[in-house]
Amino acid sequence: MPLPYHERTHDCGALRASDVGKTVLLAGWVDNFRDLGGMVFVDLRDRGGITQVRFDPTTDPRAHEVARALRSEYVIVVRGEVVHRGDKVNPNLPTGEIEVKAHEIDLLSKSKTPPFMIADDIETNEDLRLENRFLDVRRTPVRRALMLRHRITKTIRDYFDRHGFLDIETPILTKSTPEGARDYLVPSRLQHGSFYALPQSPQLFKQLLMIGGLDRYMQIARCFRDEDLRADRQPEFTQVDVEMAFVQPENVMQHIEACMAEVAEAAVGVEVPLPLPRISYADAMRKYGRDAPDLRYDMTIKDVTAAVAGAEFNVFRDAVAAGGVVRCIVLTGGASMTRKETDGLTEEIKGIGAGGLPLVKVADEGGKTVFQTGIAKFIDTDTIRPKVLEASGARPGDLILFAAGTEANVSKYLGWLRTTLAERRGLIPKDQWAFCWVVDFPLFGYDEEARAIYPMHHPFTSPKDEDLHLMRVGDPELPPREDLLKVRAKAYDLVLNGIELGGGSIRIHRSDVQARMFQILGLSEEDARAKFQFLMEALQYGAPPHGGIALGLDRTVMLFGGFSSLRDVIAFPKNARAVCPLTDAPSVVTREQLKDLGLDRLHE
RNA sequence: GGGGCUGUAGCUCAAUUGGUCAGAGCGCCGGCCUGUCACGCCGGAGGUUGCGGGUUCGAGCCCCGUCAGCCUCGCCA
Repeated sequence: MPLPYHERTHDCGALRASDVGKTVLLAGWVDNFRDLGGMVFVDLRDRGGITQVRFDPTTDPRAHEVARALRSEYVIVVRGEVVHRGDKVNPNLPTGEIEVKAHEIDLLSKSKTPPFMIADDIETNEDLRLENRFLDVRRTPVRRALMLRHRITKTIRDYFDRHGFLDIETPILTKSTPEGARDYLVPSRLQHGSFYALPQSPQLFKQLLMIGGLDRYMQIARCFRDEDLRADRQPEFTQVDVEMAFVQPENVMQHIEACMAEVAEAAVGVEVPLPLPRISYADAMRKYGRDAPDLRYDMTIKDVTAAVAGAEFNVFRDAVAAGGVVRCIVLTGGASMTRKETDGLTEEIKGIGAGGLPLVKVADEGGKTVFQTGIAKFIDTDTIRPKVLEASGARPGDLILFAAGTEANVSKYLGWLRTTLAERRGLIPKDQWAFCWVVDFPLFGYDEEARAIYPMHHPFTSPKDEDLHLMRVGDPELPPREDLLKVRAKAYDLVLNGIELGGGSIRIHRSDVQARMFQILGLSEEDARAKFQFLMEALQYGAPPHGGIALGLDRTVMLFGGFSSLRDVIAFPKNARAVCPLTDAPSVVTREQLKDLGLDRLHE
């Protein structure tokens, strides 16, 4: 009689010494087998873990005979007795105190030899793993990632459910949304020549839900963007999408940080102190050189513009004369860097656009602190040196690295140096979870090349109340550019360990302000209507003040799981060329399919 | 679209300056083995060196092209 595999009593990670004496039914895959000639040991694996099963020819000859023919990844079901291993416990296994003495076994399914070993620590090329993802997910790290992802999404859903948010689905076949990425298009069979777009985000729909009076919305939403990929970018990805009515930024931030604290607790068992620190965009750029600061370590950027005033160093002098700044970071103990190392850094920073890398080493010379090498001959004077030391906080043994020029460039270079040096010199503490909010973003940016004002976030972002006057709503004249660049937005980004988890804003709910916004962006009323017609219309029927946020779920799981690629936390990811190695999508379709859609194959 | 790295057995890799270099470990197959848990021991099979072309007496190695994978800039919140 076949064993009733549908009546499993435990999973393969469940049994402990307290279960000794029980008769159990386990099913799973052969992880490993050791045939000692007489005794056969099988490590049986399922989602729960691994249990050793023993086959003894003297007591169960028939089961033993079947067991001898087992191979890796065969699927079996066994019935037997839980016995204690005595002095043979395996401390490496949670179930290592016991084993199952099998009395009966059924072979349910054979397996070809897998193309790679199903082991935790294999170093196989990722392509092969993705082609055989159904085997890859049998490995503990992959399974652990997917289980963590489930735990996190479940925590998020529970949080929002508890706080009155409605989980509402929005269309996948839709119209292009305002984000700037390329759309994935889906041709219409019923209207040849027309296309749906897959949503880059549910942005407009969630705003409509607020205007519709649903008050609180959330969705774990799939989003699509047809751009080139990176380790942290996939063509389809998942956002935790949230929107609330009658709120200011603080309301949204408080919910999100409370939710993320629960996620951190559930994912890594860490208690995140609330409220999270808030840093203005301007401060983040000035102190950390990035709009997504990594607060796990210090090494902040210091301003030395005043301290180096009067230095006979043209790079500094020209920068200040042009209205720029001189700033630096201090690398503690960096004076031990060799000339080769600092030259290498110089080359690298030139690669991101810097003209060079001015630096000095700080040394102690007979009780006196002095600057050496680099640009020491320009700034190692009794007037400048003390001021630089004071402003930078540098001490003997340190290395001071400078950048001079426009604020934006100086931030870029020093921000790069800060993160690069911290990474390479191991200054980043492990197992820390440094969240922060970056707030007070500029509403507009200016694209030097296109000579155009563009929205930093998206065109529905509300200005801060105290900056609204700068937009001169109602005035036929457009405000000057420098005024516009001063306008701060009701926008906020959530950052974890220097990586942006997501961002959001309070939206414009006044149709006159929204119209002004489009005007400033150079979008004609017709363009705006063509693109966002339904939202423009809706805004005229009593739109409540509303706002929300979108968080990258994949990135969140990646960070909490300690992974370095989004592919590690997605069940069936695409590769760097947006191909699914498992299904081989995208693929060619038949002529008939094209004909139905009114499409012709393009010839290059 | 640009740049970089990689491609040798099922997997991970090695092969000095171009010269018996087609190799190792794991896996796989067969045999032996009653306390293994990375079991052990003995034996065996397995290769279009990504693909195409070129240089050369001779190419895994050099050159050109091409394909694929990864990283990255552009692009993209």
